[in-house]
Parts: sequence; structure tokens; C-alpha cells
Amino acid sequence: MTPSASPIPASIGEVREHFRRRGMRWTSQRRLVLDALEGSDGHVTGSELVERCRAVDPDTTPSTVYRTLRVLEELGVVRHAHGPDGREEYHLRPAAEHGHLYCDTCGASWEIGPEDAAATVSAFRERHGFTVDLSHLTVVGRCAACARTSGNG
Amino acid sequence: MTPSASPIPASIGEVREHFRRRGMRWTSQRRLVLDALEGSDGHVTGSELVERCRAVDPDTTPSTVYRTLRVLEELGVVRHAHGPDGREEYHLRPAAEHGHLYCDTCGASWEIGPEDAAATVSAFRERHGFTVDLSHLTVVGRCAACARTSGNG
DNA sequence: TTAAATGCAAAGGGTTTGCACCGGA
DNA sequence: TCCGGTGCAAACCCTTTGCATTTAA
Repeated sequence: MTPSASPIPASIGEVREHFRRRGMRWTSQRRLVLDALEGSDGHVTGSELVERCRAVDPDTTPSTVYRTLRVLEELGVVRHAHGPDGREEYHLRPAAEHGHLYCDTCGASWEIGPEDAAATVSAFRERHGFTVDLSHLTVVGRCAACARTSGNG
Repeated sequence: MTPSASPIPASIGEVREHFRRRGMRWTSQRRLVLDALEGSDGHVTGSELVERCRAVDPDTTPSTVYRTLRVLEELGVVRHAHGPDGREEYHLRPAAEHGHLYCDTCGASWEIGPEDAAATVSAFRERHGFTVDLSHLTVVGRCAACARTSGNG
């Protein structure tokens, strides 16, 4: 399990091409959102992203950010998962799909890579023919460090 | 599947005792919420529960339902997990903790019992010393039936 | 030129809160 | 009686939407 950090899915130029080919426009706002996503290693909620964009351009509006997120997700550039509180968290689509692991106690989080998920994926496949969507896998519990520190709670 | 306890986490009477012992009051509204929870096998969102209560007593107010849910959760009578859309879903605490499995395609859902989760739990424990909170485990993907029906998407 | 994208401001949905009144113990 | 609970209505937060305006292509 690697500390959260995603490989860049596609260069800005590639994304721009995606847009063009679909007759969609490449705007400074879209660029800004994409930059902000790159600058945060996953796990960013919509509203956090709005703030990050505002730090760069104070005129950023929420509607544009959310609309851009939706478009980027449709293009497959961005994905979302759900944090331990159920909130949507966005990240650039990494080279390999991954889930997220959260410690309830200290709040730390990690990516769940294919190796970590292998047992889960094959268990559900074998037992139920169910195909797990790794990018939507959220596991919550207590990390090793917290287990050592505290007995309970 | 489980060594201990009854299917229902605690009888109404037991819950009532919990309240009393803490100097809290047993009201018709709390009873109503508890009944509504019993009448729905898990996976109920707060707002759904409000509606269920309203079906019985149209005067039910959201604030009371949500407050009651919080209290019941503090008492350990109720737990919540997150659905595939991140929404909180409440259920009476079952005899055995369980997670939830959702099919992205048809929307069906199942409980993840200890046997289904065993591989996942032990994988995280062995690889990282991480203790998975089964009651908070939400797995999303495609069920066997949907996999047969459609090729993709 | 022209349709896509933006900005604004308002709506929306679910959940929470402040406060006066009600009612269980 | 007395403090906990309720109901109401308003606040809240995040997200979405309608519409006039801007702007990439």
C-alpha cells in the first residue's frame, strides 16, 4: 500500500485533444481544474477543489468546477470514490485502478493497489461471480499504528 | 454464521432499558423510529426513514428522526454505513457485523457476511496489520446476472 | 459566426440547530 | 416538578440549475 499519490493519467495536451475531438472547448477554467487535480494527490472533494482553484484564481465559481468535474469524469480523465464520511472524492484516473483505505482513528489514508485488492476481488468473483469495481472500493478500519497505540476507541 | 445473540439486536424492551439507565426518556417517537428500522432490513437512509415514520404518524418531523438515529447509534443499537452513492444508510446492529455489496448496473444489494469478507479482512491484516471495519465495508461492482446480460457499461 | 462554456444568483435536497413548549419519570 | 425531548422554522452545506453573457474555434 503506497501513500496516496497518483501517477499522472494523461498529459494536459492529451486531455485537450480529447476535448477538441468532441467539439468541446478547452478553456482556462478547465485547465485550472485539471491543474488543481494534479496538484492534489487524490481524495479531493468538490468543495475542496473549488477552494484550491480559488487560491489560484479567486474568481472561480463552484458551478464551473462541478460542471468541469462531471465532464472530466465523462471523458474518463477523472474518477470519484467515496470517503469514509460518504463524501465524493475526486482524483485523476491513475494508471492502475485503485481503492482507498482509511483509518478511522487517525484519519490517514492509503491507496489500495491491485496486489492489496487481489484477495478481495477473487473472493467475490469466486463466491458470487461478482466483479468488484476497485476504483470504488473504500475500506475503513484501524491501521497498525493506531492498533498499537490504543486499546480501544 | 454467528455464534451469539438474537437476529434482532435487542428487543424493544431492552432498548428501553438502555434509555432508562442513562436517564434518557422513552418516547413514542423513539419507539416509532425503532419500529421503522425493524420494518426495513437495513439500507435505509435518514430521509427514507422519515417517510416510513410519516406513513405511520404523519406528524413525524425530520429533526426528531435524525436526533433519534444519532442517539440510537450512540447507544450502539443502530449503525450506519454508506451506500454506493455515499449516502448514509442505517440499520439495527445485527448479531454479526456485515458489509454491503452493491451492483452498479442493476442496483441490487446484498449483505457481506463474515465468510465473504474473510479473505478481505485477513489480506489487510496480514499485509498491513490493518483491521477492517466490516460494518463499514461497501463493495461496488457488477453482479453475476448483470455480467451475463451485458457486455459492458 | 455560433454553439459551448461561463458567471451569477437562486433553487434544491438532505441534515442540523435554536428556542419555546411539551411531557416522561 | 424538572430536565430531556419535541416541533417548528430557519439555517446550513454542498451541489445543481436557469438564463443572459462571454468566448473558443
